Amino acid sequence: MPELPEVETTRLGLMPILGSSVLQLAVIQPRLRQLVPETLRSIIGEQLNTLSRRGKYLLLGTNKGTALIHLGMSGSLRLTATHEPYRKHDHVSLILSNDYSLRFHDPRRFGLFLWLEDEPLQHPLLSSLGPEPLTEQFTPEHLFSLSRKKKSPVKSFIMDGHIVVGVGNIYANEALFYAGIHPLTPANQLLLTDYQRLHQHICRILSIAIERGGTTLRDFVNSKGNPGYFQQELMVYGREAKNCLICQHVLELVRVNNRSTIYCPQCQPAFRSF
DNA sequence: ATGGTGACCTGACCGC
DNA sequence: TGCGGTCAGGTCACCA
Repeated sequence: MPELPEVETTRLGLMPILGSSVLQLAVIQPRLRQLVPETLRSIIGEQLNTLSRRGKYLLLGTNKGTALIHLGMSGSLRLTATHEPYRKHDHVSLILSNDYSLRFHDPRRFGLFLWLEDEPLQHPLLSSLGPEPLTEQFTPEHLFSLSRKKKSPVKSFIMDGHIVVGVGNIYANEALFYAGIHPLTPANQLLLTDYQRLHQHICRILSIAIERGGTTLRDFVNSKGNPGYFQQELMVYGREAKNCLICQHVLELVRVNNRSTIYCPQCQPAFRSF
């Protein structure tokens, strides 16, 4: 489910929990990619001081440690009234001092809910991540220089969290379309000017998607249970066999790293040999 | 080192 | 109505 804009939307909606304390912890269903109920108990009694984001990870900070949360493909965090019954696939509930509960819900269980006592950014899951796309650490030159030895498709390249974080399947498709780059182009065949366009559109699309509250295709909801609206502006994702909104050519589908990839053969020509 | 594939899960949808 | 197949917003371990 969530790419960077959806995680950021979730984070912004949860800011009201800051300053409250965790009265109780309920681990309803611990089976996730990673969740250790025993260590998580350390959060009980702690005040929630900070809520930050690194890539698609959320970091809920206290004086004693940090809860590291990833929503996987289908996860969501919601603020509910404490007396509200659990829903199927609720995994964790933090009962807060302000009469609300923070519920972690994840049907596919690819998410993660961990307690870290050490510096969270040093954790192996975070320490090798690439730059945040909406910071000055992320530049066209960064993409260009890291791509010189990469023969893999440019779409895989920009979706690799070690290159840049937060660009998932939807926004990779969209950015490549706007940049006029065929998704299968080997990353090392693109020029600096190509990466300048790609960089510009990655930043622009992610920013707009955050403004729209993210993209809801099936089940993304923000912390209040409401959908996002960026899906109304998608140019290629989910539009296989429909007409390109720019040139009317039929959009085509190809699988890149087992992920559906939609592109316009006319706007994103395969002009180099591959 | 790099790149491709399968694995992890459940639910929705489609065709028969 | 039910069954089997396919697909889904992410990431990682494992191979060649």
